[in-house]
Amino acid sequence: MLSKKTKYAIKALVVLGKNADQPPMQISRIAEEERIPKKFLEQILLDLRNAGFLYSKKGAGGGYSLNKDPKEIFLVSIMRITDGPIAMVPCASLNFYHKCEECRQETTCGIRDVFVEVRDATLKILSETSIADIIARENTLINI
Amino acid sequence: MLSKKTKYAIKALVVLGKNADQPPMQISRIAEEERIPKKFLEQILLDLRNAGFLYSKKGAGGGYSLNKDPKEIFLVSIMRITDGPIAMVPCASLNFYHKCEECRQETTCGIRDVFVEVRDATLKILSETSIADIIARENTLINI
DNA sequence: TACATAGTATACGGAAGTAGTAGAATTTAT
DNA sequence: ATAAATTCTACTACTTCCGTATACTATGTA
Repeated sequence: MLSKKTKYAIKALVVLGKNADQPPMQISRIAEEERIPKKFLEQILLDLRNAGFLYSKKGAGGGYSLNKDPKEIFLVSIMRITDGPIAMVPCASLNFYHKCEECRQETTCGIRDVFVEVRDATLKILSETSIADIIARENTLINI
Repeated sequence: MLSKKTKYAIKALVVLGKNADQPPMQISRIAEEERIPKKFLEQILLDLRNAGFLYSKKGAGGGYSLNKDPKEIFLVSIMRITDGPIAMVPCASLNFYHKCEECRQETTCGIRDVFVEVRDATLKILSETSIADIIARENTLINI
């Protein structure tokens, strides 16, 4: 399961993506529009900022805006920051690999083999879908 | 992430699948062979039994054996019993659907739309892969 | 300079979930 | 009867998640 943190992070990036041509947007406004607890959102935006996705400006008239083209922000990168691994078992993770303590022979583990496949399928989607894509999807969905 | 419970469940079913032609296998033996804490495994096997996947026999000479053809036990069913939903967001789940409290319009949510796609890709693999397949994969992997 | 605005940073706490343990009850073969 | 095995309920320790609190820092404007 995706954590709320990750879901909120994506929502915030989507809102900021729609706001791309406007001046920086305040945390409170994002929190209100997306119904995200403000103080929780603060932490999340900070993480995204420290990871280089957001630009922030302090003080009066400050706020957050995207630091990258929405086309270049992919779900997989966000999820790795906020949730960690994409794979469902640590031994099948590319970026957060961890050996299963109880496994005798990883190389011949059929379970791992299946979950590597699942990981690849998931990864394909998440690494091809950007914030811009999500915005585009929403526009399409509205017209159905 | 898959819980250890689910991973242990799959491992136990695989062992029992390999043991299919033999008399029932004791919990202690499965626990030893797969290095799973015995009392924890007890609970897991009980769940699988109550879900109809296992046959159990009490008393001397008792133990567990598969109650179905290993070809008919699919990962998706095991995971739904031990871990619950397959989807990464509750609003994209088929069997454990739950509305996101903060969402205004689910039907036009781009995030949900992407994660429905991820769910379908995952589901395709997990609902096509059986215990028999995992055993077959292991045999293939050994010969590489 | 004073002040309000807005992000930065760290720490804390409740709730829920995960992993595993304990112990007694029940069933069955010998 | 007895020993071997599963069944069942409850409990505990640990961790993570979600959200809150509080103090601090930077910036624009009057």
